[in-house]
This record gives sequence, C-alpha cells and structure tokens, in this order.
Amino acid sequence: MIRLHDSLQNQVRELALRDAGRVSMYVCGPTVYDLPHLGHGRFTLVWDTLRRWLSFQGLDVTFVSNITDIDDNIINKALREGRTEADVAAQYEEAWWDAMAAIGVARPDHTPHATAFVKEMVTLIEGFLANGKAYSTSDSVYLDVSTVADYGALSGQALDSLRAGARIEANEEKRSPLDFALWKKAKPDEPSWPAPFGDGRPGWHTECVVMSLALLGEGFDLHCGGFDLRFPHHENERAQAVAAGHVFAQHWAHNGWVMVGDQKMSKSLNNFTSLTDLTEKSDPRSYRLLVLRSHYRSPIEVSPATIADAVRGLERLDGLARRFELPVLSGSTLERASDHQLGPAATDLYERVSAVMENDMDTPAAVALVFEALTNAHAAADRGEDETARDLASGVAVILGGLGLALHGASGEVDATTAALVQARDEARAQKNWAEADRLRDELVAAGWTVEDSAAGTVVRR
RNA sequence: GGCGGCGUGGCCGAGUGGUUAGGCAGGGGCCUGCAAAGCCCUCCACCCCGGUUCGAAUCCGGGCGCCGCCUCCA
Repeated sequence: MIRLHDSLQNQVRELALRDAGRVSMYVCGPTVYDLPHLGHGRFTLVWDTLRRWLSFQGLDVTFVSNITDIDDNIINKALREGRTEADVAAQYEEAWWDAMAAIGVARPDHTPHATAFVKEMVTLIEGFLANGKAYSTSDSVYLDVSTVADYGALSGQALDSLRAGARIEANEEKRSPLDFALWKKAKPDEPSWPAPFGDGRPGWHTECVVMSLALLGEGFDLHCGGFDLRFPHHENERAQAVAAGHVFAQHWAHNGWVMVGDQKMSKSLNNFTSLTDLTEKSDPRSYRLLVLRSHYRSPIEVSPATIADAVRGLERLDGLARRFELPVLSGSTLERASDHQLGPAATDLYERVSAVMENDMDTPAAVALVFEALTNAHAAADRGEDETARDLASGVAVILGGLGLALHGASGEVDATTAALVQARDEARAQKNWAEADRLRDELVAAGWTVEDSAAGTVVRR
C-alpha cells in the first residue's frame, strides 16, 4: 500500500484503509466566485493523480470533492454585480468544470454542494449548542475551541501558542479569538436558511466536515488539500468532528503551493494567474507534466520558461507515440493496469514506477523512469529490437495513462492540397532534386506543418 | 513573537551517508542529400563555516539568505 505523508502525525506512513481494497478520499474543493487559478490547477492535478494511480493499481477509490456555493466572497460579488448568489456560483462552477476538463482532471465520484447540506449542518450545530461546545452571539454561532481536547494537533501548534499568535479582533463577544464561526446569522438582503438558533448560513469549516462524513462515513481514509488549508480550515473541520464524537479522516495529506516569482501565488497577494489563460495559451498537458515533475509537497514555480520546458518534454513523449503509433489513454476516464497487456520490459517499468509512487507519491522519480524508458525504447528500435522497443513504448503510454497524462500520436487529417505537396516532395526526393524538395518543405513549413522524413517518406503534422 | 519549510549544475527539479536522478538548454559525434526526429558521448552542482565519519550535498552545531502558516486563501 502507498506510503504518504500524514500531516496529523507529521510523518510518512502507510495509508491504512478502513475497508480492504477500497479508498475513501475527500479533497476540499473550490469556492466558486471567480475563475480557477494555477493554485487550483495544482491541487486538483495532484489529487487527481493520486486517485488515478490508486485506481490504476486496482483499488476501488471513492473520490469526493465539494463545491462551496455559499460564502462571503460569493455574496460580495453578487452584491457588487447586482446578481443573485446562485447566479454567481453557477457561472463560476461552470468555469471550474471547463477548466478541469481542459487539464484532464477526472470528475469526482461525488461533488457535494454546500447549499444542499445545510439541514445537516444545522443539526450538527444544534448538538454543539445543546452540549455547551458552541455559543451564540448577536451575529454568529461559534465553536468554543477550548472544549476540543487536542485542538491544534493537525497544524502542530499548541493552543497557547495559537492564542499568543492570534490577531486582535474587534469582536468582543467571542470567548477566545480562536473560536470560529459555525454559523453566520443573516444580515438584511443576504441569503439565509432557517435554523432554531437564528436564520443564516453555514461557516466554511462546517460545510466540509458535514459533507465528507455524509458521503464517506466515519473514519474515512484520507483528507487532502493545499498546505494553507491546514490551519485554520482543516484544523477547524477536525475540531468539529472531534467535538461531535465522530471518527474523522485517518490520514491528512497536503500539497505545496504555486510560486509566481518567489512568492506564493494567492488571493491575498493578488498575483494569481488564471488556469484558463494557461490552458488556452499552451498545451494543457504541460501543466500536468510540470506538476508531476516536482514532488507534491514542494512548491512549484510556474513561469513561461517552466511551461515551455514542459512543452518540450511533451513533444518528446508525443514523438514516441508517433513512432510506435501508441494509443491515446487517459483523459476523462481512469485507467486500470490490469486492462493492459504488458510485456516483460513494460512490467519491469510498471513495478519500478509503482515502487517510487508508493514512496510518498514520488512522481518526479516516476517521470524520470518514464523518460529513461522512452530513451531505451528508441534505442532498442534503432538497434532493430522491435519487440522490446514496442513493449517499452507501450509501457510508457500505459504508465502515463495511469498518471493521467495522455500522449498524442499522429495528428489526424491532412488536407488534399497538403497531401499533394507531400507527394510532390517525395517524387522530387526520389529524383534527387534537392532544391525542389527543399522548396516544397519550406512551403509546407510556411503553411504551419512540421516536416520530418521517415523511411516511408515525408511526414507532416501540425 | 509562535510553528514549519527551503537554499543542488545555464534553467527547472529529484535524491540519498559511499553508486548516472530526470527534463530543458549548451558542446561533440552517429544517422540524414540537407534538415527534423532519434541514438551515443559530453560540459556545468550540491549557500558559508565548523563538527561527526574511513567517507557528507546527504547527519549535528553555528551563520547567512529566502519562503510559508499563525487572517479569506488550494
């Protein structure tokens, strides 16, 4: 079984499954009030990769990722633009799924919306009020974190130190600055849901704890998200679960952030770049390759140069697919290793990739192995060892399929005009009329084709 | 102030007490009519100072520099 870093125990340890052969994982999804940025792209790619790989190995993975469709940011945007909150959320949720499709992130098995679980959240909060773990103020209901024995365990901070570091707040109704809102009572013109403790809307932290437990049940296996969610979001989710007597996530995994320049890309720094922008301006697969080539817990740098670097890498991978006419795998569907026939060389590759993946999802090592196999496949083919070459090459395609990276082989249609130019060039070459052959090649290149000579003659692609 | 992380070759980015990471870029060669693609070879490295060790980029101590969380944030 895979070994993953667990933020709760602060060590790499085996992912223990509640039910043999089945993995239950929850990833905190987006609040849909703006276009997805590169940071969203990274976390979705990282956890999509884990999901895909576990499935690839034959595990039955239930993958849940929420949509937060009610929140201050959504309300503010709706107010500014004179629209309803539902309208804002719907627009950006659509943009979200479009972006996910573009970068090849598979749909989760469940995509709970916060607004569909308000009743359950109200029930949870009622319980806290009933047993004194929460208290109501004029504008909110707060969880009293002093009632949670090991509050701070996930973020590795003692309650005292958190208290010392807390910013001073104006709200004097809170018993402790660390207490967080479970419920925000409605202000005029704000959307609200009925509750015995005052109509209003749920706090962010309450949404995820309710939805993850509702869909995955007590003691589900794995809870994932970005490092910056560790505190307060995940800590507060966990606090509620503990306070309510639930067995919560058994393993917590966090991914590193995206750096633009030398700084974290984030909302507060206002330097985030749209994911849509990236996928429209370059091969969307480049971002997945970029993400795979660094460890999920390390920060990654995204810049035109690092994207261009990844694009070059993709060209090499696609070159293998062309040479060996490999099938296009992955994309919206999940691959299973057992669905593919692997020869000895590919089996060996798979075993070695599995070993590094089980070591805290070491995708950079996996990618390195894949590139080595790629070179070996070409080299074997050059030596005339066709069977080994084909075995390795198909292994590369299958492994990358398991990691969610699809290779693009021969690029489809060649129009009649182009086909005529190609034929004319081959005839000129046959007659050793190099000047004419070169002229025709220039013409093809000018029309946007990449021209390569093969044993079979001129080959063009876009 | 509390907690945590990082500093690797031209660039990106792994890694581990002794053995090639990998990619991109550069140089040379093979192949090719010439290219392209591909293959082979190759240059460039572990922030600084001590220490432990037969041996440290890898462990320990100190220093310098950088980043993050502690507030909405993936």
